[in-house]
Amino acid sequence: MASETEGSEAQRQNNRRDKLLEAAAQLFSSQGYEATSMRDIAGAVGMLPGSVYYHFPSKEDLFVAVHDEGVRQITDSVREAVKGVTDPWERLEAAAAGHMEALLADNGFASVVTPEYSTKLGQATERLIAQRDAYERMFATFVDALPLPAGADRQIFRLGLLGMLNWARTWYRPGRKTPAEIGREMVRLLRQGPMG
Amino acid sequence: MASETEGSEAQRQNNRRDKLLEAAAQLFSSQGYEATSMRDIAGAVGMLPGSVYYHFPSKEDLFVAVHDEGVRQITDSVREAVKGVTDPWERLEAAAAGHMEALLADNGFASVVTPEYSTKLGQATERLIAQRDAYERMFATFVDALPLPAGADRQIFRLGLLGMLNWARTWYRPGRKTPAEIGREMVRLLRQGPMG
DNA sequence: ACCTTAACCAAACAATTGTTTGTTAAATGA
DNA sequence: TCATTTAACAAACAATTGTTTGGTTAAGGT
Repeated sequence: MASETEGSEAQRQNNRRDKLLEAAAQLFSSQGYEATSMRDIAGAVGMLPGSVYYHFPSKEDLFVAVHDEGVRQITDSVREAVKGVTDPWERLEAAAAGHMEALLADNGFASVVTPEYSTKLGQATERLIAQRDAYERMFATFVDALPLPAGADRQIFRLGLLGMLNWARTWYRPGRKTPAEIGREMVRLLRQGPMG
Repeated sequence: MASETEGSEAQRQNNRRDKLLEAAAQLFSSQGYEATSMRDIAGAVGMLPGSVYYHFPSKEDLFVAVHDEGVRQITDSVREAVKGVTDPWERLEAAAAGHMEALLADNGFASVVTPEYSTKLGQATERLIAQRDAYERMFATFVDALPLPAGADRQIFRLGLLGMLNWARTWYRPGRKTPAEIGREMVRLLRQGPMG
């Protein structure tokens, strides 16, 4: 049967590599880049350390692959969340919800999409920055569409909001409010102030 | 002269240790804990790696000492900033300004006061957390004093504000607005919303 | 003059790091 | 069926890590 053949083919070609990516994302996001060894990653999928180098040429390349997937996931999550929402404030709320859902997902991919890792990497740094910039530009379009007073500093606004959201990685624990609810609430804090 | 004798005594007793602390703070905050080696720190003050162990029993203890000083600096900075300010919103603005001045000071001490480092340390973790908690409790009293509507989630408000402020470490570069101005502006975003 | 302590150097230590090498077993394709 | 590719293992590699040890110099006290 073609489907079974194709299935085991695809499994054979991508499954282990994907498992490595998932394990690396999990470990990188919870322990950091330097604190995660190739032996940790290999052991998490039942491999020997050297075997990882068949799939990825170096630890740095492995991290870049995780980062790429992280950017993809968070971008897709936001795109999906804002789909069909036209009102600028409502759209920013939806975007924040999508951002948080991806960021706090337990697969750990989106968590590595943060400038903290950049300093520890070599020449791959510029590529990571470029990828994050692309995402932040999308986010900036949502902020730029807001009806803010003339003097408002949209850059501070955007960086402030992203800070609120991203910092949640340091304190969020499941329970109480969902990531999406937290994201929405934070936009509302900026929308009208807590008094209104 | 007593003063000269005392001076060289004090110099002999604390100067090199303080230099080590400063170098460690600088390197830890810019490169992270794992990426900073004892050789880096020793080399920054013109020592050999083993000599550091005369002043600090381990790398972990050295970091704890830096963290202690960081908490002290940021606490003092906020205490000084809010001195004599009674209006709740004005006081939170002042606190944010003080927070930012310490956080973005180029000595790097306050920068290591963040949960990211906790995972990489052993049994010292609890002590670091306890120290940060003490600081955040002070910050919480400022938020609790605000005249917010009954249903407002003060925890989200506080964590959101701290996120805005702390995240600035990832993007701030000297020029344009000062750290204190950025801190004040972020509180204002929450105070009235950008529309008012 | 003697002793103590502070402060550091010089050299090594074992452990861990990312990585490379040669080999092998299974699956694939002609 | 046979050559090749895929995917991994087993074992080592050099380099770097935090740390220890023993010796050395200089200052201070008595």
